[in-house]
Amino acid sequence: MTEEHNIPKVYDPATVEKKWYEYWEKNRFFHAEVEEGKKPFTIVIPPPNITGQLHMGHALDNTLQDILIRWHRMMGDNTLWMPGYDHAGLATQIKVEEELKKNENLTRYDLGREKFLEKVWEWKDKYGDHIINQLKCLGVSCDWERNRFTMDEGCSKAVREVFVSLYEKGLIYRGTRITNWCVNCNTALSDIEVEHKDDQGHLWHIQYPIVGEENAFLTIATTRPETMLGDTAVAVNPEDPRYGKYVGKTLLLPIVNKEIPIIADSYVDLEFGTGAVKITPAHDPNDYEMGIRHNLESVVVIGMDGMMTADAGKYEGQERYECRKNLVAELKELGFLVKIEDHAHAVGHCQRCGEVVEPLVSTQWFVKMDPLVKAAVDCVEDGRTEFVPERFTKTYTGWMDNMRDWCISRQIWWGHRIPVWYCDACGAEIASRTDLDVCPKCGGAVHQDEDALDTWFSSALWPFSTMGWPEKTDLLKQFYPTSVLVTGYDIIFFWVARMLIMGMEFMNEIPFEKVFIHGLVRDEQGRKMSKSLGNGIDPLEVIDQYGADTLRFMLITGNTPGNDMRFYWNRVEATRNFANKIWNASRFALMNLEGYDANAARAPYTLADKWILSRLQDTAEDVTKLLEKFELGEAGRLIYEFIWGEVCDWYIELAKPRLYGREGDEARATAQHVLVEVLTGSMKLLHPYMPFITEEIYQCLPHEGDSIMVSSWPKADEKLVDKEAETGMEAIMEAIKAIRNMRAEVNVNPGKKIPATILAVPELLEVIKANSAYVELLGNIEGLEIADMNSAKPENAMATVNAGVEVYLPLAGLIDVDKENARLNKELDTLQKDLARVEGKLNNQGFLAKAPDDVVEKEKAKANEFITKIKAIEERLEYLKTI
RNA sequence: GGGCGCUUAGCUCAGCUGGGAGAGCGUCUGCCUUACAAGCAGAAUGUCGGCGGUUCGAUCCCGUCAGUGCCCACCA
Repeated sequence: MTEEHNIPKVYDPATVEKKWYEYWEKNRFFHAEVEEGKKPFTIVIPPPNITGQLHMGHALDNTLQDILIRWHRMMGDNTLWMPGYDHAGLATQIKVEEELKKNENLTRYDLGREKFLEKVWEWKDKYGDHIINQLKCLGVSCDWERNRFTMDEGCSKAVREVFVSLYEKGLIYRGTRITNWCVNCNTALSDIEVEHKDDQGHLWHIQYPIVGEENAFLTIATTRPETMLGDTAVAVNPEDPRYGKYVGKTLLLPIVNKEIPIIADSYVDLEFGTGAVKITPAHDPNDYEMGIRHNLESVVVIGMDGMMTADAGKYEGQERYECRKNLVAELKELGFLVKIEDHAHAVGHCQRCGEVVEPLVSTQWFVKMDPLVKAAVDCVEDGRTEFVPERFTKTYTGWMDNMRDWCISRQIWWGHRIPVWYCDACGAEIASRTDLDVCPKCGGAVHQDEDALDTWFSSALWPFSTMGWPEKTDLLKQFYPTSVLVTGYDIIFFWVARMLIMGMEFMNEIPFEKVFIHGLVRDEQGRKMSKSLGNGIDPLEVIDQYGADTLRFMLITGNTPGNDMRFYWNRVEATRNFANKIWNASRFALMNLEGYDANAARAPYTLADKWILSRLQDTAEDVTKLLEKFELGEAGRLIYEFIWGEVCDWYIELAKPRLYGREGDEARATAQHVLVEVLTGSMKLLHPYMPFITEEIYQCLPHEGDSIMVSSWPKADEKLVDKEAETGMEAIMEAIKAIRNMRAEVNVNPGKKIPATILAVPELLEVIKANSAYVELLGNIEGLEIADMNSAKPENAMATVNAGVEVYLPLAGLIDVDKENARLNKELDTLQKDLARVEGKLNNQGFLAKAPDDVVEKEKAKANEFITKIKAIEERLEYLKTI
């Protein structure tokens, strides 16, 4: 007995996974070099944050990429998966600030810019690789030798080039306007960094006295009463019959006691509120616009820190919501408050910290989007870049259609500093590709802009900055545009759109051919996994307990592209069982491959051999087609069903007698050969999904080459496709199932051998006769009679009628007549219904005239089948009466 | 206010060019059969959300309604 017999019954992923990952890395299987003329396949990783901890979203995203990458590598493409991580400006800065506060009780301002940045780089060195090590546990085959960082020298150079270039084209400009401001993070935000949540708020109705009229008021309605301190007008719609007469008059702003004009503007909705709107140009985007249109004064009453300013009068120094409360109380006391209505409305919150965003006026840098959008939309609309699933195209184009300029400056330190210098002497503003010491115009002293760029600015360049742009590198030449971008629908706007924009602008070429969008991984109750809820499941925990293969396969199967999925532990277990099943099948193979010689003389293929080899070809073809369509889940299901439902449940069982040597050496050699072929093919198909266990098994089986991951992808071999064998085998399997079914029905001891009779139509008679051993083996039959369908039917027997095959078990003493009657009647009932439906079709002239011939033929065949079965069952029922 | 999903077996979900409803888990029955009890063999369970339409034929296409979820949006 050899050592194979000691292979554990339960698969232990831990040791296996570590071993093979090291092996792969050592052999540089992940690495891609430029090879002219070779077909490229490229993916750039969505760079995880250096603040990161691997979560389920990463696990899903990277598994999807790895499946595509491994599949293409096996197909022989020059496959590059470009990895890297993202500096994640604001997110990382916040983390480091928190740490600083905790450890040293200091703020970044205490430290100063330079010292603080040193701290962040320390953080990056310490934690940057953390997430990458976690990704490695997942088994991803990234080209780690090319690992990039958004703030490394090359990427920074690209950022600088893009900024200055856009500046020179007039597409980046500096402007003072109202933007989203987080009073907590103390920085401006872009529109998409503001999350709108429905808040249950109020509509306060406040009356403003009309100047020069006794007891005359205009009542306005507002959701933000505290901003009234900065009101500089009240607007009504010019068409509003209620208020037309007031336009041009003035109101006395309560509490502030300042006169403000009543103006007319068609923006005002007659239906909403009272139809009169207070205008606060400094604190509301619409009011800001209106302020410009009507040349209104802008009074800032809320500061950048969220506290009321000196212009808020006696409310100075109060926090904005504190002020609201106090102000409303005062208005009420003074009799200006008319009423308070409940009012649900969307309120913007900072994506990062959750604080309510304050629209405030400040000077920021913007990218002018209009001129950039067209190319990025065109390439998607004309199909050069395709979204998968297709429906996300609309999400993308819809968003691009009405986009406002992108605010790219952040009042943070960690990130790419804005490459603009201001001359202290002549006031020049210079965007420069190189750092400046003196003003190129006047030689005066310069100082650099204090702000840093939005993190997404550098991410937008990722597909080409990682390949060496702005240099014209060989890498770019071979691997750009990339083949697929894999990411969640939640960052289509943040990232995908901007990469398309920058790619089209700077490469004059799409950044990727496909955008493969996936959904979110939710918890068992369908909730988003989040830190605050504490419902997140750590992928590493799953890997530790069940192995990466299991996690990967579980995440990919049982869901549809683009849809959210739920994480279920029982699905993890089910998948673990699959891995274990594979493990045991290969254990079985190894035990029975003892003495296997690939060159030994072999007996001809048996029916089971031909069938399983044919099914392997079918499966390879189907799986490949599904992968081409990004139907990874369906492809995975097919592989699962083939391995478990066909190889394990049937082929291995049928091959046992030969493998055990009961039919001679040549027969054994053939069974061994087929088993190796089928297992090897199965492992290859499964490898992209479950890289570790498939490698382990591949290495144990007779094989060529150094690794399954660089072996060739199975391609359907026409010579092995054998539909006749499939048909014959199916009939036999049906017969066996019928026998098992009847045995179970009457509780025949599974271990007991019983006789049986099979009657078959001429087309199937030979194949069944030739393979009666299969029926005897798997039906546990002794004394099997096989005869033509027209032969006398056995008496005293249970019967099952299949298409072309009738199976009889002479179980006279065991049959419970009542139960058997019920069973047959039930079957008869469904058959009669089936027949009625089919006959309905066949009697329908429309059907006969319009349905395709093959469909009509199929229906006719069905009808015959049903009729035959019904007849047989009716005979049985007649017969039962005689017992 | 727009846009996009989802509604299929007790639960979670597949079902992709319209032609006899599936899986996993759970439940029930029988098996420690020499690869696997994390297993084997078998069973039960569905007006495929409602209503219309197109079609010879609809879980699938169209319309509509109802639930439900998400995204976008400057009506205070």
